[in-house]
Amino acid sequence: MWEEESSYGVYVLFPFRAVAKTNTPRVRQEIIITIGSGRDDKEYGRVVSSSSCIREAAAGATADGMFGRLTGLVTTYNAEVPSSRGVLRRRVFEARHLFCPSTAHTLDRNSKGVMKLMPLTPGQVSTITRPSATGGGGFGGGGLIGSGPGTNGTGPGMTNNAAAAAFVFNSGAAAAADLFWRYHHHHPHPGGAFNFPPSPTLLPPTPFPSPLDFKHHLPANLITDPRIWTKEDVMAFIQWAEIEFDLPRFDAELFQMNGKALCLLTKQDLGERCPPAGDLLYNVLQLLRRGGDMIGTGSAGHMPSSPVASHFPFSPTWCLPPAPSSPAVLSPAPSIDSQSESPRHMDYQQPPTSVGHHLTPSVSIFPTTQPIGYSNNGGTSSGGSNQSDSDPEESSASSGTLNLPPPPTPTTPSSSTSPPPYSPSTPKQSNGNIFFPSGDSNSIEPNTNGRLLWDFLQQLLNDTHQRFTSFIAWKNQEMGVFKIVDPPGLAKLWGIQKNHLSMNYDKMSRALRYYYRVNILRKVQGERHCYQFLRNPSELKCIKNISLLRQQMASSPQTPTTTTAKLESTTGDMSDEDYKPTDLSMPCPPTSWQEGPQDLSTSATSSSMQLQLNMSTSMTPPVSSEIAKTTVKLEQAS
DNA sequence: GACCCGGAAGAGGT
DNA sequence: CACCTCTTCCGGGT
Repeated sequence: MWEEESSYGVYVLFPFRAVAKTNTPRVRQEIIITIGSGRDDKEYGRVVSSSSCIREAAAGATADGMFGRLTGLVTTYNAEVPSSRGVLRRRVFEARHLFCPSTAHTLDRNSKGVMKLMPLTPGQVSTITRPSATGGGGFGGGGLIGSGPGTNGTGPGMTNNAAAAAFVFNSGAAAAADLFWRYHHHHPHPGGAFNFPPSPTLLPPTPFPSPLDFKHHLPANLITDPRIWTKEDVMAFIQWAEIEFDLPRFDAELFQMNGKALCLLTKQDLGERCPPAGDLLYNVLQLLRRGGDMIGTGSAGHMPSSPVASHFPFSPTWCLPPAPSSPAVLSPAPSIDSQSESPRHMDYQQPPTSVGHHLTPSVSIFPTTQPIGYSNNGGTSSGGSNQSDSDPEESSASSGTLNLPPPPTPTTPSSSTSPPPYSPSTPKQSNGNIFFPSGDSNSIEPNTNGRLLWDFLQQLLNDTHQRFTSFIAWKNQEMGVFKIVDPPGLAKLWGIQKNHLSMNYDKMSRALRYYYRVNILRKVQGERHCYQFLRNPSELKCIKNISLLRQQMASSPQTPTTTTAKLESTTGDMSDEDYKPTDLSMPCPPTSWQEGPQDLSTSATSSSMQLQLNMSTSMTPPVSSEIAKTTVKLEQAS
């Protein structure tokens, strides 16, 4: 006898608690995710879900990026599950997300060092989740799904030394029911065990399985680093993935590319090529790539200087799993290496598109400047200004989720279809009017790589391809006046950058306000979300630290004298006095803003981003719904 | 209610 | 351990 019962089986990789508050079973459910030992639990996410699809829940979920991270990858299927009441047919929601370390970092931070994420290996996933793979027989003994409302305990087939953990709860629970841990030890790839510690609550500080372990899963003849795969390797990988993860047949034509190109596919791109498994493939690739990085650098903790980081500065984007010990580097990682790491075998067949963007592989965006201001490039900020002026509504429509920059054609609301996450909004500039230094990593300027907020903002603002104008844009570049077009979105990005996923505009703006007193920044009076840099990046980079500035400010609090240019009408009621920064002698000689950026748009390095953009823009099948859009955003945020 | 401000405490990295 | 740069929280103002 079949019994329809809705339940959620969410495989999570860290020990959090989830409480299901059922208002009306099957209709509405509030899931509260907390992390902690029980006493000091911190709420981490909250979702209101219908039983139809947890993706909807994700769409309506909390602004907490953490939960977006979790839910964004949840998939659903029906499963037959043996239970005390017989075989139940249940709707199972499962998260098959390989969490990236940045998540772990954050969790760890917020849970006082107790919690850590552990990536779930594809092997584990396939073992746990795909009932169809075992002929619909359920979950290897049926232990994964709770056998009734409020059920706790470990089912058959579970041991506590397992590689993966699952939370399960029943939506039929009338009262709040704690989710419970279960451990799954069966693993089809003994060689690939990640040696998870016995207790999920006593994880060592660095429990992340080495991505290198992944190689044990791969076909023997497949190189571990996907970036150097040939087309044949990619095919082999795809075929392996089909079997390994019990995925539907891929359309091989969609994977006619080499490994580098494959790695450039965003999660969404992969999802379009293989709807049910894009996330999975993406995560596997990320993991493998990380493995490659570790090999290459000998350390996973230096993303900024790693070839990958510099090669994919913004691309496959923010969700590039950062190294465990370092925050994600969203910003271009200035490195000349990245240029030398031009595609080695770009037999990838995307025709060049009209987009024609080439990633300037990570130049320091900082111009060498005169102390006098912000370059000559009034025109380049038009995109951002227009955007900011025209459609603030849209830009902050999904506050709380990551609002990705618009697709190449801003007028196309097809952000829902395939928002190439960080594709350029418009193919302009690259004519030398954005002040870029020579991209020389030998610059004497310290490389802050976006670790500092002002640096981060500068990098977004000065992005060669203006991919971030939907977040932040110059209003008057000459004067250093910019507008935060999408405050929540920008805050989200900053949060990702710093591994503070609960970052919001309020907090970020507090950080900005700290810049006031050291004359790095000031508020443009009367204009919302408008600020002005009072020092050019070169100056800032020459400042060893801000406290130095503070000292200087304290000792010489004279009025600003540096900037004299007048602000244009864009800044409304600002008076001249309003944007005169303090002149503080800088430890390094000012150089000219005007010397202009090196136009790297024609660089032979052409770059990964080029590929990514091409692929993104060339593969834009319609996406089913707004939900997908939101999910994509959430996933991207992750 | 959103934005803005700045104090205070503290986290996390260097 | 000191220091720096935020992060987090907050009360208050516009």
